[in-house]
Amino acid sequence: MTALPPKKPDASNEAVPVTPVTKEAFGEESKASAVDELVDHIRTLISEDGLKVGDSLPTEKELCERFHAGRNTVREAMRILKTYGVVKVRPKVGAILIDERMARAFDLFAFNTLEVSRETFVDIQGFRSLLEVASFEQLFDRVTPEDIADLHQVNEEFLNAKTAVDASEIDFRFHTRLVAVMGNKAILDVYKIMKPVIMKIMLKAKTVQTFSTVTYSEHAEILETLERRDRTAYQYKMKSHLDAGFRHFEAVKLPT
Amino acid sequence: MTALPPKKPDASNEAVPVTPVTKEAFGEESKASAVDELVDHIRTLISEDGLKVGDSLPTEKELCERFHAGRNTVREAMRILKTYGVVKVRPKVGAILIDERMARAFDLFAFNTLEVSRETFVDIQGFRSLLEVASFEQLFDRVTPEDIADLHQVNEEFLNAKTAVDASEIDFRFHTRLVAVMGNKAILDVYKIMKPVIMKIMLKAKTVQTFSTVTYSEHAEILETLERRDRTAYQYKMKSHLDAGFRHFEAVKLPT
DNA sequence: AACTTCTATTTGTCCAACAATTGGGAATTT
DNA sequence: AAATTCCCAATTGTTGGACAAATAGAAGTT
Repeated sequence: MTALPPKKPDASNEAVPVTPVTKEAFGEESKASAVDELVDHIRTLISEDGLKVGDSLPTEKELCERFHAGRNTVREAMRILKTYGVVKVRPKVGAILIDERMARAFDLFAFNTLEVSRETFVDIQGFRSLLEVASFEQLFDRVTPEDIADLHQVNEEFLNAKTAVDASEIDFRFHTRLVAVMGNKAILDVYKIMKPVIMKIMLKAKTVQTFSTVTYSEHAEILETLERRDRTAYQYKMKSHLDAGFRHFEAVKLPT
Repeated sequence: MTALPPKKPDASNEAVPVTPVTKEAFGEESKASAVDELVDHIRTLISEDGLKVGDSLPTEKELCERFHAGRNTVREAMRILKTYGVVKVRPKVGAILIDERMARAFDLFAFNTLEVSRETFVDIQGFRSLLEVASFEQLFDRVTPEDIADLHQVNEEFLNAKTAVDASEIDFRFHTRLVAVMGNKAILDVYKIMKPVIMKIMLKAKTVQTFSTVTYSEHAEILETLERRDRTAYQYKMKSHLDAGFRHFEAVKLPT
């Protein structure tokens, strides 16, 4: 039992995962490594035992025995979960469940080592166009005077912005508040996840002066179309607003 | 050189990282583990060498020697980078830089396999409406005969579906293929992440007979509007298609 | 030149050992 | 008895070594 031969990658004896979600979610490749399988096993374990935030996972040794895996394999699987922000490991006490996934999503793009690729940029702007332009029907259906007042208030904050980072933060808050008008939490969550990339796009394209002049007035014009209930004008203004950032990005960067 | 004592966690001899970002990003504790330090080292390496997407990293052995770390430590560090979607490792060829951070960011949500609440259902269907109905402009701009042929082929698979699970799988594939027409990887990633919830919605509302009759013909009608380039009809048909599931859901379930 | 086979390199997994950390119990003190 | 201190054992962190699996590139064959 203790000294199994290194073969037998089929751990089909115990706790077969109900759905190998990792495989599909991580890529279209078919072969799952032992580590990925183990991640699925642990997820199944969490799910089946109904473990919640604050509960503890089995120790490394127990996981080794339960799933017939080497300790390094277990460690690499736990490292994935740690990177996901799902568990927190402390020596001696073991691994306890946490939920810091949102923070980790932001960490991903604190990885300034890598420039945001051009494909990602185009995709994100296209996504934003869908969420902020093509959604005009739902937007105009639900927008209230309070929403518009809030948006004006956020926009006014541009005048107090001192750095470009401050300004881009306000810029993002403006657009987030706009998306929030739709009252769709799923959409809002996705938008929040994209924050780091959107912020990068905003920062790259603009200086603080640009923010307090061009961006400020463009936002004001967009709000005006909302107040006038002019859907056509809204689409035009918002599309131009987003495309402006796009043109600037394209002109400035990407020697590739 | 080869047999260093396990001590000396200060690898201050070579390639000191410019900024230990990992420490801040990973938690407020001060002590950085060897793995975290190694991640910083590799990031510094990427940054200083100006490596871009497509370039390769040194092999594990080289990283071991360069940073005086054990191979398992190197592997755990690489596992973090893999989980971040920053590198892709293939046996023999080594690690090459990629940028799939956006997909990984969305992956974080894949851990939610909870019960579908009514709010979630409404939000997801609203999201789908945005992605599949309001997107008609981009959709009609980009759709090709190959896309339509593919969609027909997927839809025909309904006739071979034996179980409701099979059918809902095909149903999801149809809509995924449709969303893929837009050619936006970020949108496609989000749609894939929503798969578990969407599948639940589909399964809850329909039986296998419903799939092979109503759903099949509705899909066919939608494809027809795409072929005719009739945008108005497309919007109407697709909206009805999605709303149909909504009405059924509302009538059948949710004792909450 | 194209194809097949072989080889060497690299990653994937496992094992064993030791260091570092720390929770909890034992011993001591008050 | 209660509080404190000290020690031990369990657990994670790191390292090194071994072998399996995969594969890019070289060598050989047709």
